Amino acid sequence: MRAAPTILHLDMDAFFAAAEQAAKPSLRGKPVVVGGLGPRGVVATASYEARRFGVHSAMPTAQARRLAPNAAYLYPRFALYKAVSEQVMELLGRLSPLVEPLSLDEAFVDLEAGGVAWDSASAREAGERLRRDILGTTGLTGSVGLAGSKMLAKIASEEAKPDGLVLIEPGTERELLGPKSVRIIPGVGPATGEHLRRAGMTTVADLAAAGEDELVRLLGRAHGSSLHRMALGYDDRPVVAERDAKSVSVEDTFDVDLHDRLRIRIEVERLAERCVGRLRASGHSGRTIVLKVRRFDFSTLTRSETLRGPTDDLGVVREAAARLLEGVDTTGGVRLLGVGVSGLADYTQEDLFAQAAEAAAPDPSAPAEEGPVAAEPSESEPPRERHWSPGQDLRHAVYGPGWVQGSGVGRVTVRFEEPGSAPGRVRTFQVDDPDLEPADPLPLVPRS
DNA sequence: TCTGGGGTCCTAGGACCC
DNA sequence: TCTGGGGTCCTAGGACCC
Repeated sequence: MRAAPTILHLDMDAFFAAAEQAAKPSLRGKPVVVGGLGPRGVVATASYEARRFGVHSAMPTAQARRLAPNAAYLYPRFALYKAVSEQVMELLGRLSPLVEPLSLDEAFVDLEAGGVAWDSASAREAGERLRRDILGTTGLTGSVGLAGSKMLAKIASEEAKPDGLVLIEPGTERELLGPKSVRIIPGVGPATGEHLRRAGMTTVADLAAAGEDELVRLLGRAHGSSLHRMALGYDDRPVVAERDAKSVSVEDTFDVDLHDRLRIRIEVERLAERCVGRLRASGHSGRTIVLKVRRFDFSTLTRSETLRGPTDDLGVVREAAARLLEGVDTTGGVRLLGVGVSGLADYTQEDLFAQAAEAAAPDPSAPAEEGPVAAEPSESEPPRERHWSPGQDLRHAVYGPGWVQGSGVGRVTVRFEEPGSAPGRVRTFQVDDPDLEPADPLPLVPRS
């Protein structure tokens, strides 16, 4: 807990939805929901206009559609969000070498380490300047929290939302936090909140009064003692710039439960391929292979296997995942499958252990070549109709850049507009119109 | 129309070793 | 033969975050 509020937490406002509104002038001021649009999709981000209808993150999209039937429903475009995120992180990097990203839209910055702030006035000045720079560079708003610790800075940015700045003066934290709900403390979720409520603790002051032993007895060693410290406003965690990845994983929820064992095996193979692709792209190899299965009733299980050494070999990962699947009962149906690799090595090595493991595995290549792949029906499907998803960028040979507003029955509806333009008009085409081409996202703010 | 996808950290029990 | 702790690794599950 430092004496000056020089830890900054930045949180972009309704990030995905705001980026879509910036990219699509006709959506500004309108309810926008970004997330999964399939039968089992959930909301990733709702714009503030959509939140007024009760829509929020993690809500099933079907429920959101009931609450806000007239909102725009868009698939996430991670390439766009990543590009904007890089612009924002670059601005943070100008403030300090100590920047700790938590996600695409959130980060801690140690202003003192950057020499840009040393007291409340200079910290507030740096925070306000940052907000102006972010708006100027990306066209989006972000909220800033400033405090003497990470936890308080995060709480402050939450209080600042949307489009604001809150500074917690060191010394005032206990009176500020005391009356608030335990749920404002990061790390206290629904389960812990309920646990504490049943023990008669609902406010932060209750936690502080409870004493460490009581909280440890209730919640376990690590959680209990860290919660006690947090409740007293005690948080010495440093801002850490580089953190090594610990695992890589991919998973799919299927629109309809899978029952066919063969199909399930094929999907696990595909997931293993995607997982290894990501693993290799990140320059890692790993020792532990994890298979995740969510059944029809939402019960979830994982099975894992640790190799003698790290691998980034597709065959090794695929075979391990297949072996793990053999031990799982899938009767009744499967709604989600996932494959992950953990125990990452910080470098990729030509590794003899994994090759030995592969050689030792029973008939390593056979299952991949046989039945499953050959019998996979999608390989023999007729060429598929071109697919346009809501929100997707495209370009028309005559009308220029636009985005997919909707599609169905062989047609696609396109709105022709771009970040700098006035709201555009809508035209409808055949989905296979040769004048239409998928396009990359345009920058939200024109480069000068 | 019930409940995504990508992560992190913690706990607890058993195996195994000293 | 009986009875020990402590440490590490592995596996499985759960809470939480964005």
